[in-house]
Amino acid sequence: MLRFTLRQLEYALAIAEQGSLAKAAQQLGVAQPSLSASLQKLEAQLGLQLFIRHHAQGVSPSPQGLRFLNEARSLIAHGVDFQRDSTDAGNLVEGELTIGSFLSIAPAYAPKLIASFQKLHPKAHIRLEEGAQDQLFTGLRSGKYDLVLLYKLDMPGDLKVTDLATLKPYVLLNANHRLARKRRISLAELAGDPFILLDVPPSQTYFIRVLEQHGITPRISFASPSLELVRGLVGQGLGYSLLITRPFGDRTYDGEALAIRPIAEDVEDGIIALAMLKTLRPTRLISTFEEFCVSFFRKAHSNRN
Amino acid sequence: MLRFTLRQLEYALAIAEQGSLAKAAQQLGVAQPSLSASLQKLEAQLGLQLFIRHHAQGVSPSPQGLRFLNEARSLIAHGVDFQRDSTDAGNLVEGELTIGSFLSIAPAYAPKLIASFQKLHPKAHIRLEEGAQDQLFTGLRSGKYDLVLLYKLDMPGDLKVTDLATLKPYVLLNANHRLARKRRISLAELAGDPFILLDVPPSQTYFIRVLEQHGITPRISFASPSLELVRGLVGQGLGYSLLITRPFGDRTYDGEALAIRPIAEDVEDGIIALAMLKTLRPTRLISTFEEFCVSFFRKAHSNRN
DNA sequence: AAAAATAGATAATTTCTTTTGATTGAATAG
DNA sequence: CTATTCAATCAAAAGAAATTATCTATTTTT
Repeated sequence: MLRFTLRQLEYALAIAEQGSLAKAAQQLGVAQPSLSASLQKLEAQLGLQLFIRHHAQGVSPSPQGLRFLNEARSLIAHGVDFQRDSTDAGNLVEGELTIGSFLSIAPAYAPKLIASFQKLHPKAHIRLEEGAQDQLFTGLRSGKYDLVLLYKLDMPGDLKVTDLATLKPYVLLNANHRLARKRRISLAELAGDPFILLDVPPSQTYFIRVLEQHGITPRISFASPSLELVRGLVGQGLGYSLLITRPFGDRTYDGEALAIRPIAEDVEDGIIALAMLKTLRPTRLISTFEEFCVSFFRKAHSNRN
Repeated sequence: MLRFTLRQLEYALAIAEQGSLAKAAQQLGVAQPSLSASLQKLEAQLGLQLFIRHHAQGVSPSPQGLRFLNEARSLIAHGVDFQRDSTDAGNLVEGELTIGSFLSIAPAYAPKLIASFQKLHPKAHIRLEEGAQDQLFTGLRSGKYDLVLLYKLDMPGDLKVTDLATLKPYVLLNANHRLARKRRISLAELAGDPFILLDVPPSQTYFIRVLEQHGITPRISFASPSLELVRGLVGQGLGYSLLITRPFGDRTYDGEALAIRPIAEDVEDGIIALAMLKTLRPTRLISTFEEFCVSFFRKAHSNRN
């Protein structure tokens, strides 16, 4: 436990600067006895006499005091820097921001989002991490992430959620599928087909729920957490899939052609959202990024869909 | 004026370390509500939420808090270093010590004195400055010197004086002077001779007082503040002198032979002393040096005299 | 599902520190 | 020798920090 306070040091430095308790008191806007008491206490705590008192002529630092004051000055300077950084941290759009992103959202949106934010706020540095939904939740709660970007599904109550975009799920077919030539595809017509599930929570349950809401119990032929694997399986004609994320292009990794078609029925939307802890007061940087995301997705959305 | 206290930072760091207010309170030996209050106040003052509260599961730093705590740790470390240095400064025989020495004493004693002290206390660094008596006094009062080494003459009342050595003044004659062959010389016999005065305060008045105490009003033919010049003038047979300082050897700079003889009469001693401000509490280093001087001169004195 | 345990927040009280205004005392300057 | 300067001291008041006891929201256990 430290035996002196920053205030004591500030007072001692003011006294040294002014060469007088009375003048230092004026400068600091306190009464002179405060300084007298503070100085005496500091000297007692250190066991070191810092100033020589000249009756009716102020004070001057002792040789020991001079050495002490030089170091004290450096400590106070450190404190001032620290304070500036700390208060800036809450009020400026600067510093680090760590966001967690749902796996399949990250590659589709994060690069452009981060790049354009950094262009606007060059002093902000954004770190990105990908994760499954529950990893994002625990990351938020443990202080790993400031914000997370995810699908608004099964959201716990301790998070504040901001909707960013509404996406319609689509049907993914092999280009040679019997329905591939239709502009829009009814889920009912697919009912008997084998279903290839993107098996990542919470998407997993979402896709099944969409089907069930239209009276379909899917015959799941494959389930994989990898989007590209799902596309590959569909490409090989092993079944159809439902997806939300839309990678650019209509070819699989192994070159098979895919058909991406809207769903004829009215289905539950997938919502991309930004979430943060309700209990965590956002810094200026956090709020700014949040607002930026909203407008970013508004623009992006009007171009697509 | 800084908006946080070192204590607040120490508390925050303990909370971070323990991940719990309750445990941190135990570690610090204070009650838990103290930490709760201190932390809330700190967060309010910074406008920054440092910790995320998990009900019934302690707290964890927010991303902003983590950054803050890292910097806080460095500030506290700086403070700890500073405290160690400062308290050591009063209690260890280490650090700087600035001493002022009367001009003619410095070359005769200071080198050996300082060298042997530094051998004993290698971490102590001693700075030496020479000066006339009144410069030494003002130097002490202004905090320039910790200690001064001088002749105990006309000492002001605000100094604490420690006697180091008692020196008898001696008569300095040209080797061809009519009295040069005597072992000891009576001031009465020199009464008519021209007197060459070492004109440095306070020696100046001391030598004249010694003569006047034996009923002699000296005929001052020359007065110089330079010891070597006085020796040179005596060497040229231009008069006799009284001195206390004894440079090694009996030749002047220009090679003339000198006779150094004790005074037959009983005269007022010259006293070499160490002085410091009565009002300045000595550090360990100062006291140690003071004691060292006493024993140093006791030894040196028993060899000479 | 209910009870016990955990951990932070709050409230009221007490203790400790700091600040203040007024005064005193020492020392210098005119 | 008087007036002034300036730090120290004192008593009183204000402010800050700590304490005990209690409360509330969660978790964990049963």
